[in-house]
Amino acid sequence: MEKRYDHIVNKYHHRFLEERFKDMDINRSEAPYLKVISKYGSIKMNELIDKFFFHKSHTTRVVKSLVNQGYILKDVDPEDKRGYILTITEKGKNKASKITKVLNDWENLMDSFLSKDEKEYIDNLHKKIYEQLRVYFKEEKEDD
Amino acid sequence: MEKRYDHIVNKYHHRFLEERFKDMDINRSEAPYLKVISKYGSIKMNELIDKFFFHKSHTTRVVKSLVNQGYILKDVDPEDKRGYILTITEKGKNKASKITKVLNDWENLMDSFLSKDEKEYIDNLHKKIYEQLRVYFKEEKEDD
DNA sequence: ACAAAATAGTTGACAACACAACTAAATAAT
DNA sequence: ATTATTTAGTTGTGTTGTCAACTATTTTGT
Repeated sequence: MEKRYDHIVNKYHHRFLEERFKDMDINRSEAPYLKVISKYGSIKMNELIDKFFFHKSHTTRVVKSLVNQGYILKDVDPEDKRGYILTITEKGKNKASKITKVLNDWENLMDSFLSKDEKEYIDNLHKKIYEQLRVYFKEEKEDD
Repeated sequence: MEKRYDHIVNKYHHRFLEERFKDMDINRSEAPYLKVISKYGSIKMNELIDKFFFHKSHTTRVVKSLVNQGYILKDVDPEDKRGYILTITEKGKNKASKITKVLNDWENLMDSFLSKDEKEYIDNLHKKIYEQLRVYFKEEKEDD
């Protein structure tokens, strides 16, 4: 069997989000970023990058798109002119609350599929694998 | 925390394979296909598509590339002229055996991270989620 | 026998990333 | 104080994959 269940679950996850976000003027890739920015109200770009496990070049483009759509503002950090400070707008705050609902819907769906114990167990195993992979790839980066 | 361990593990998996395949004249996306074709020696294209959970358009392009690289042959199926029969070449057979080693290396690495029980458990949970997702998305497609 | 539906595969367009190479600013080392 | 290094972010380019719409056969229903 060449079907990997973990990949398939991942794919369904994407499909779920894409369907829900389709008519919401937001993309699956942007949504979690907007949620985090909204949560903090205002956040430095490098901090935002650290909150995800995506490449910073990806973040650059997501942020640019969020600015273009008027969901956030991006200003040079006066204390370190290499960096930027991202701030949620009213429009962004509004969108973020809808995003949160969709993201919760997925979590609730997962909750309905697995017991709490199973969910915890699987997450712990993923984390366990992750931590050993980080060593294997000799990455020293810390968790937050 | 916005870091999803399952996604991260997946990403490391990709990184692992890409590193190993880098100088092997094969891509991560093509490798498992070549392995399967080699395993069967000869296989109908629609059967190949069914062995994976990827879209058939993806398979089309992978197959085209494998043909271009001389790893497989692609002939019209004389019994159903819509379809094709894919056949491994000597060059392909050779490559496939190297691919299998790399794929096994990953499995062995995972084995070294988790106990056999944990591995089985996690795979069962993934499968359980998958089966319920399939119902949720009202997909009737069978497993093989 | 023939129209309608199903099946096999292809193509074009695009999303979601990664990586390498770059600029600009800040920090550290001599 | 200058040079060298590190850090923040950007840009170009490539890979992996999806979906919708298409052509060409084959199968089914009447």
